[in-house]
Amino acid sequence: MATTHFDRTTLAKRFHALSDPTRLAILSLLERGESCVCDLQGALGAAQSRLSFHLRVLREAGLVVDRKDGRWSWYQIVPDAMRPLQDALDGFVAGVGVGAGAGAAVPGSAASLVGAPRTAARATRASLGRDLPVVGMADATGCCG
Amino acid sequence: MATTHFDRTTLAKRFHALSDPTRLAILSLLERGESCVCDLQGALGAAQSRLSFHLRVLREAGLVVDRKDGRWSWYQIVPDAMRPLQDALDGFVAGVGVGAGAGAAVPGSAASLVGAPRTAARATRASLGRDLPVVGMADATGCCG
DNA sequence: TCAACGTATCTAGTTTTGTTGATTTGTCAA
DNA sequence: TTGACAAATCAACAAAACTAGATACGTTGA
Repeated sequence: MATTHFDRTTLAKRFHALSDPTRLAILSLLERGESCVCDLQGALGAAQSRLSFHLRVLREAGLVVDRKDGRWSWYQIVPDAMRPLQDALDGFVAGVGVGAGAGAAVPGSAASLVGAPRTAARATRASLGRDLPVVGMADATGCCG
Repeated sequence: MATTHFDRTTLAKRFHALSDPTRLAILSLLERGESCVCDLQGALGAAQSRLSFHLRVLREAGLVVDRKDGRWSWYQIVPDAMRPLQDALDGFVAGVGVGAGAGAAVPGSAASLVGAPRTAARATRASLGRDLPVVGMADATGCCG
């Protein structure tokens, strides 16, 4: 629990690493297991320096690790690095419809506006977000209370 | 199943919407339920136009919806929009250690390099990624095979 | 030792993002 | 009406991200 706390900057950095189609493609390939750069290059048809750039972004975000073997570099996904992201998403999903509402002034019909809260909510609840500095909101003394 | 397929561009766009601390803070606030812009503004202490900008990014990514009520705008998370992201992450996590390996040339010891594949892998397997155009890789005829 | 190879890094140019302050639009209440 | 307010949009700028080409570096095999 304690170590699962991630500041938003770290979280944002990891999400950013996922915010590019090329990097998603890389991860998609790595899903199947470790892969060397040259294979990724062949599969993606991307320029070498470009691929190297994206691998660095993923690496610096902690989403993948590399291992040198002779003249090759092998990359692999770090599952644990994905978990805080999953937790954050779980929180965003699970929280909807549960809270007391912002101002409780007008809401009401809003609940049915978007896809009704699925009962199939994830088992894993968020460990993040809930304990982040979410100031105010509680007493609904905002502008439109 | 069929509708769960998301091209990488859409997926990347949504992840990008999550790649900013301010936007994560917004979503964290919206976790508790619908909220009006002014309340978010008060809670985050962000300039109005800045908040509006970030809300637009979230809105255009489909992660939130807005609802006008008089002179106020109320924002709410769209849970369904998070699901493809969760699925993608699930795939990245679940896939590790399962695949046959890229080239099967050197791997082997690599499996223990990073956090060993948790048995507590998510129930929900990815519906994305697996069916994306992941070319090559299968026959391991790469540079370093 | 040397050439070829796989990768990382550097450079420069372009594009995208994020911030700020000003303006605009629509709504409400006096 | 008119003025105050909530929020979106615009314009201008700075910072960050992405790409491509060139180059540097370590490894390998001849």
